[in-house]
Amino acid sequence: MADQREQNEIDDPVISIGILAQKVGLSVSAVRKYESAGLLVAHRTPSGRRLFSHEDISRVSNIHRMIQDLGLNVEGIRRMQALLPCWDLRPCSDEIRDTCPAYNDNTRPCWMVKGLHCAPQGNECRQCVVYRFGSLCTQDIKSLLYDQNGAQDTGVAMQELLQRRRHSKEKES
DNA sequence: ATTCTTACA
DNA sequence: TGTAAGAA
Repeated sequence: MADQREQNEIDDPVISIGILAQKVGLSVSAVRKYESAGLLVAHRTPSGRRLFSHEDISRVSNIHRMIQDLGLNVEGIRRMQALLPCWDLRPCSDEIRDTCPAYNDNTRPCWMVKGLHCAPQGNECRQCVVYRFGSLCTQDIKSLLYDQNGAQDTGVAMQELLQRRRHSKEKES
């Protein structure tokens, strides 16, 4: 039917770690390592199995590329992602921001920090704009963050994120 | 059969 | 980075 949920959204977790590893060309243990290093947030089934989305395929591919082609390492990538302006992509009050352990940590991305106002359960980071934005900031964070044209070839999802950000900027002025 | 964690080379 | 054990 027309109203029936089309199989999968880009971000819902339907892929096992084995399939993901196969698609990206990595070993399963390497994927687990990315996750434990904080580069990935895996969805867990009730039984504890990891599930990934189609968006995660590009995320992991990009990580792989940064390591293989650009010479970055896992540490460097995490620190790069730790600098994403979460307070801007997902606005919070000055009060909360200034006392936020994620805002005051420049070595770990916010999704690695527990007990945040924006993630009380800690399980919703996969859906968060900050986490998803970071997944595509491979070649050039600056253009994605600050240049509207930077979103042109990075897909619909990122364009939406940038638009949302633009609108919140307009409200300020 | 596949994946989990932990440990080890 | 990869492999192995033992459980689920």
